[in-house]
Amino acid sequence: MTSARAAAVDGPPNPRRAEILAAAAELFARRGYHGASISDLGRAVGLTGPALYRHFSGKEAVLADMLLDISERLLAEGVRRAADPDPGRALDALLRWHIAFALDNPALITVHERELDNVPEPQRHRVRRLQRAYVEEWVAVLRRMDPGLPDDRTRAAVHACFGLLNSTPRSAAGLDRDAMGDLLHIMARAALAGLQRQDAR
Amino acid sequence: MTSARAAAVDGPPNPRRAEILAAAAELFARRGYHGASISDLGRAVGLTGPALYRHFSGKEAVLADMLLDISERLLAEGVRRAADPDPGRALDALLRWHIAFALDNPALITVHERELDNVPEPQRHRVRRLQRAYVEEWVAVLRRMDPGLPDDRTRAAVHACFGLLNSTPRSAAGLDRDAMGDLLHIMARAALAGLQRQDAR
DNA sequence: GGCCGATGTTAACGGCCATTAACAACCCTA
DNA sequence: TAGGGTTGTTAATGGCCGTTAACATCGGCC
Repeated sequence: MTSARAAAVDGPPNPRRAEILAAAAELFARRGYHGASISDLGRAVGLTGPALYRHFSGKEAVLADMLLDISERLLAEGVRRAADPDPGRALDALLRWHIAFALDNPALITVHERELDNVPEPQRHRVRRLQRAYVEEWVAVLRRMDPGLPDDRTRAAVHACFGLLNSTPRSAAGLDRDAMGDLLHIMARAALAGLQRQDAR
Repeated sequence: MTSARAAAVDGPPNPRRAEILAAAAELFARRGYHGASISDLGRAVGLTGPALYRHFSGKEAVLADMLLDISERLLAEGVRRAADPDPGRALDALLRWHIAFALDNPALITVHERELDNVPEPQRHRVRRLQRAYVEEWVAVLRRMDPGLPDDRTRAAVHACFGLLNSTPRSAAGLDRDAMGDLLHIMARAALAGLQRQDAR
């Protein structure tokens, strides 16, 4: 059994795997899953295409691993920030964390947003569940802030908020990281506050 | 010379071309440009793959035509709404139009947002210019509302606002069209107002 | 010091894709 | 009614892609 099976288990942290995943995220974000070949992924880390099969069972496994990792990180950190007993502070913590993640990992955010359909079925379901759970963390915090918010409306608002926060990879304006982070924080808070004000009527 | 050259000129409105473009938008949005084959596009309108070459010079031309058309429509309608002498009403008109377009054409919005890199070079530049001009319409309206807003910050805010408005294709929540439109309008206005309040300090 | 697992390489495969060629039916017009 | 442009079809071509096979290198361990 080759070490490619390590893709399925949690072995010791493999630096080569991490390197490949980082390069693949960049390529998948820029050219799309189908637009980046195995050869491209290999070349990005100084290898030939077939060498990747020593670390992953195939191209789909690279994407699946990537999306599972992101979704798990988002949910774990989301749960942590949402735990603040003051829902206003919880929301701020969620915003701060998500914005920092998006600013620091634009490629991961892009792939996470676009490429779920290319994940093969056993794992796609897991990613979807993780993504949904992350959204529900936000929904729960907003409902603690205003128990009168209807669920479907709140969920739609959270999705819209993510659209705003995740626009970072596409904008890349002349603002530095901190200024951009502040701007996104202010706009997102205002958007969600506007939602509550509207619905409290 | 076959009628495929009609792709380059503005002939009489060709229903077959429009039908192909609509189906292609759906496929490009769902599977990405590289994930949808010429055969897929043909089959979606009841034709075989090679039949498409009677209407477009190639796959890239389909995408280029699509993006040029969207960009031109967005800019033309944007200019129209931005012309209102009252900047507050102009912004509302821009929001209403953009939201209606996004709700009615989620596939077009998605492709417009993601696939510019796959447009071949002569036309990619034109699309980029049109997109930039559309953004500048919004920036100009916001600057009329608050002349103190710095340009780069305003441009970044407009991009973030588009991220919010264009999230529609990904959310598809249990809300009906009008409720979703109202929600997006309220959130976007609040986000942009928050920006101004912050910057007026 | 010889083996062996880990990690590479190049060569070969089958498949799908975009595109072109060759041919057929249809409609309009002379 | 003959002819030609329009719009289809199927067959063929050449290229790239994901994957596998076969072989090389190298470092640690009995």
